[in-house]
Amino acid sequence: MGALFDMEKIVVITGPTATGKSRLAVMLARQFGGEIVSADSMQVYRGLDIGTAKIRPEETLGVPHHMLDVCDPKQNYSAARYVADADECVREILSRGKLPLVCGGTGLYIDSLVSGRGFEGGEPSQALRRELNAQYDELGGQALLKKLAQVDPDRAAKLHPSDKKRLVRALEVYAATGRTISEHDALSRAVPPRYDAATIVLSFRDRQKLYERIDARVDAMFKLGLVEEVRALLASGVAEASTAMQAIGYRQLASAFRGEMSLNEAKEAVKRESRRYAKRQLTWLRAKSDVFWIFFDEEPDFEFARQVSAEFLHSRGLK
RNA sequence: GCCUCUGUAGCUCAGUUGGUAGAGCAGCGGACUGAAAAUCCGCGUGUCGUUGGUUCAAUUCCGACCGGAGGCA
Repeated sequence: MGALFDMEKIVVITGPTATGKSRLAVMLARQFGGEIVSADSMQVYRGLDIGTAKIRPEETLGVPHHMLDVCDPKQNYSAARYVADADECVREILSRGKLPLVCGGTGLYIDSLVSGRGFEGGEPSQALRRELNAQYDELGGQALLKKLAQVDPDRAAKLHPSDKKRLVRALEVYAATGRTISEHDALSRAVPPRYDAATIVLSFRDRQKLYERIDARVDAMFKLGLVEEVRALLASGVAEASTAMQAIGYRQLASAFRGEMSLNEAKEAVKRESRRYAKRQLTWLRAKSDVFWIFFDEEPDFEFARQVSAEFLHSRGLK
């Protein structure tokens, strides 16, 4: 029966940065009568526009976009909030008989939304997290890993002592809920996915071409005023340690403002970090099965992409 | 033109008193369940400029040639 049959269909458009996801999404939304739900961990912040390559109003061609500018950059957004907020958007779009197209490059957000993954344990306590981070700095990763091994040997075996974030998170979940993160993971994995997602991945046949595009786009961002955008955010009181300021482009410029490098060095660093980011996205996506890859050769051929995407979506029962 | 220095990984360079070589950066592969544009793990990818010679053996020594830098009138 049918969970599969009852599951509502959505479209996911993803791929490494600078491949033209946003534009393809708009084209498909127009063709299929859809609306776009962004899946980007940095485009949720207001004021991060140039550096996140956020779509400009005139580029939306009237297609409604959701999950952009939903958070003040002084606050820290999270995957859990994304699932809650984005799912509401998806349901609302479906309820109006329209097709939700989830578009973005944040793999964790997409997977969590599609799977309907719950992040147990309530809102994480900042105090607890600070305490665990302090413990890590004081006692070292080995010591914390041993501590974790006592309650959750499975998780401990998978973590490297240097992986501070995951180590702290695993201990935090246990401390906050009394249950191990392994148990939470197993439970969430047992839940069937919430949506039937037809997933399109945009990429380039030749990685060098992608890198050239990334480099060119970073140059363009600087010409469009990225330096001023970052300066304005900092001037408005956004902390350098905030999540928004960890975004590629923003972090490097903040470092340059501190005098740690020249603006030109920062620009080169932004290019390099963007390339590495794209590479990590590809690693993430390559591990996925049941996704439809579209490879560009030289320049993105959007008409070609639209056409093969439409065929793919038809084959998945969308019209 | 002559003299000196120099040519080793994609880049900058180290090194082998003759036994086919190693750092940093770049790059490549991977992981990822409430920070994810974050965080973490792993991996040298090489006609040692070319060509002769000496030698059991040459990236290393010698010669010539080619390229680069500097000096000399």
